[in-house]
Amino acid sequence: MTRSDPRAPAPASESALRPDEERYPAAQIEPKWRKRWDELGLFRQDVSHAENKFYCLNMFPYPSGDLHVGHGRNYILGDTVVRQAMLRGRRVFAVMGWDAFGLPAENAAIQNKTHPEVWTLRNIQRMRQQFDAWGIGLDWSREIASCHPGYYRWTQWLFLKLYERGLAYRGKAPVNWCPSCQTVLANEQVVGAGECERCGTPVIQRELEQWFFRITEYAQRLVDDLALLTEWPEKVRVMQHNWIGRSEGAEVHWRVDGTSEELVTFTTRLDTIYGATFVVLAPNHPAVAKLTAGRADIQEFAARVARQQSDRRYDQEPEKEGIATGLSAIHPFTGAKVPIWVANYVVMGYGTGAVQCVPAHDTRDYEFAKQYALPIVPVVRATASRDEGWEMVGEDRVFVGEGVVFGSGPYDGITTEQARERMAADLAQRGQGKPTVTYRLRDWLVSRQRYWGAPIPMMYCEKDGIVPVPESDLPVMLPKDVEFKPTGESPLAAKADFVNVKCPKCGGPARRETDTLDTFVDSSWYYLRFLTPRDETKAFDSALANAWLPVDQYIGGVEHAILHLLYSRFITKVFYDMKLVSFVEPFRALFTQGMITRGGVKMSKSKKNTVAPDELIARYGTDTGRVYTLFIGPPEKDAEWSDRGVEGAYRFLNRVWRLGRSYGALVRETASAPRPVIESAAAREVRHAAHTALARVTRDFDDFHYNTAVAAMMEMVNTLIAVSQKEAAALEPGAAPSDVRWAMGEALRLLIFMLSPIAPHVGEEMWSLYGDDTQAGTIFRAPWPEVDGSALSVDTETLVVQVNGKLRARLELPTTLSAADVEREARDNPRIATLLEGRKLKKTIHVPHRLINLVVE
RNA sequence: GCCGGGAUGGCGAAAUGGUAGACGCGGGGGACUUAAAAUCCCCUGGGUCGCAAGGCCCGUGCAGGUUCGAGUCCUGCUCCCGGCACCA
Repeated sequence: MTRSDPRAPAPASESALRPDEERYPAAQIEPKWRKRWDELGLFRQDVSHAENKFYCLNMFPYPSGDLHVGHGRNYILGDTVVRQAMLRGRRVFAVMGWDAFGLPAENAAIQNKTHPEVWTLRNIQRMRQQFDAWGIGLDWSREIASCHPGYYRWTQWLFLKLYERGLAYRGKAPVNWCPSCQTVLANEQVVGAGECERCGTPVIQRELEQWFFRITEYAQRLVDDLALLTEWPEKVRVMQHNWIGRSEGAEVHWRVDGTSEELVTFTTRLDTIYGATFVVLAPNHPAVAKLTAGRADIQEFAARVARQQSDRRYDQEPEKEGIATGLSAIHPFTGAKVPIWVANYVVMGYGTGAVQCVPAHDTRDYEFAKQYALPIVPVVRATASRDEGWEMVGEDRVFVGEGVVFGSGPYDGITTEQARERMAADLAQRGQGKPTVTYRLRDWLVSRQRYWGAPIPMMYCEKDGIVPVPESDLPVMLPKDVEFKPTGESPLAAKADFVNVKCPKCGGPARRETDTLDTFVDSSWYYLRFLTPRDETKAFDSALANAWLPVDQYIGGVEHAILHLLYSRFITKVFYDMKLVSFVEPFRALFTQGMITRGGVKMSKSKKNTVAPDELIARYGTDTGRVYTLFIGPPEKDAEWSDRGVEGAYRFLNRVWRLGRSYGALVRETASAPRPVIESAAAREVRHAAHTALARVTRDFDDFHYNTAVAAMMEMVNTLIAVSQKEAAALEPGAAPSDVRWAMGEALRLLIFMLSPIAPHVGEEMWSLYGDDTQAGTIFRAPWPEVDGSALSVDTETLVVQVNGKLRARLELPTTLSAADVEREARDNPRIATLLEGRKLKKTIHVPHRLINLVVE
């Protein structure tokens, strides 16, 4: 007999084969069930009822074309979560959309001379098929694409709303510019050592006028509300916290000696100000130009260093360099004159760009002071009880910790913490400073000089200046016939009929904004759109949103830990302030899954290390791929792809399949018969295996531990197969009813349930063939089975007997024995008895079902 | 440098403070077969004693500690991964 080919339809003679020669015929059954789910509308959700709702969302993908198994892992995980929730009676909402604007489409368009839209829509179609091939259950009637005018109209609306609220503004600022993508980037899109997130090209700085969203206004709330996100990974919360970078400190005003100018410094260590021996300005601080107008050497130095700062690769810190301005600042407490310097180690982008320098208590200032022979004045000493906070600068120790202040006039003797408070209060009283909070977070730069994005709905009128497009005129349609070569200016700028418009205010000539929106604006609100995806009257429905959101489970890659998640949180808070939603956070629980690697690196098209799902599915079936990707390891961790591992998953499914072929009929037999008295050891073993597995799987599903859930099922299947071989006669068709038959039927029924979220096609097929109530036409409408606690217990237990924690003996005892009996048995054991002889027993520790430990002197 | 997360067999990994290595991969042996494939069974951390049944010792990155008992808790390190970084 040749091996059966799972791709070929099974010949009629197949059933005549010995069960152990059969394989799970994936190609024959899997498409059938996908069609069935579609017919039943299994994943269609009527959103008018939201009780017991479960909104599960995978981050919507960029339609880049082919999906590989690495992508598959994300969606398989999400689908398993959804199906398991469905089995447990939740009203699931599972949807999919496309983050369809963006650079790759444009780059592909330039390369292949295809319009970005054509390229994008073709990819979407292809990916939709792939989702289907993986058996991902989705309500496709709610599909959205951010490049569709029906969607981006509302992205533009969002922009107008932010503009109305003063949260969108046009400003000139040094911005990150990618010379390869020919566009500006948000701070969040600059990664690694100052490289473009997309293409890896080193980013340079340019001074440009651009649109920004005032996310900094929400910095405090974005920090505070992290505390609400208890079901987010700690890692992501910390990353967001660091990114926002809140630091508490004080603003200090310094008069510049001999001028009417004032400098404002920011410090977190106001307590050390009596040790401030100089002040440093960032090279591009506005005061530098103003105060040193006549000094070409300083101007040149500042210009050179500013350029270095902006072009710098972040991999190493440059040597400290500075130049004295010859000017002095008046110390706000002592009235002393301290020199003002310009140096390369202070940046304009944080705080005020001006810093008080206390070389005795700051390593950077210390290094600089040493180099330029500036005075070092200590004003804080460590306390006797706590001598920590020393750091090394070369050979020298610098005290940067907390302690007690001295040499600080009226503040001598108080702690650094007290000093910070009192000094700030005193400064505020004199109008020379105040306590402030500074954030690392910058405003969100949303302009992009590229074609394939949502046009920014703004105009520039000669008379009225910046004028928003009236809401009723939305969408500002993206013209289709455009040259989209990157020139550093939006391709839209070259289209006269797009650019030249009438001012809605005065009717005079106006120019349209030609930049498009960052695609992260598109994705900052999409989770709200799925509820009313075709609504032409509003972006989303508040009542429905309040009923269905926040998203109960959000799933995606950790690479979005900052960008997308921060922006979405921000936009949700804006909607909250607009009273459009009643919640402040969009995603209640977040799960960040790991990547699949091959050869140790992330699977990606560019690295040519992908595994195509089509081939895998053709050879082993979708469910094999699903079982494998969930069994590969904990889903939050990266995992290395292994073709051998796939074989293992396939073997497991085949074992399940053959069990069904051999004993599936017992499921119905069991269902129609009351549970007999379970007497035989074999029946007890089967029930114990089945209910233990059910208990573990139920628990593991709740914690995303799909790898151990599969392991639990494998163990159960191993037991069933072992018992089936020992009890072959009793299990044969037509044999007399018995407790083993009943137990096997029950076990298989439970197995079908446990397996279904992970291998839904196998589950459905087995349920339809053997299930005890297949009326609804799908197992996913049947209720999840209950664990029978009595089946979990065993008759005897192997107790480990220890003396003083050392393993000494094993005892096989009935579980019905009382603790006292167990202890007597342990002490009566010959080996233990000899150990106890002549020693005094101090106490006995009895851990039920595990061990007994006798503690002796 | 700061913050977070890790480190367990040949490999991916399991272990509410209670028999470390479940489950899977790989490896070895056996059954079935003319043979192979498939399937099924047994063994598989290291060392050591024993003809054998079966023992014993060591073992979760390193050094300590708490505990009757530590992969798990505590203290101090080492290394790896991720994030941020002259952030004042």
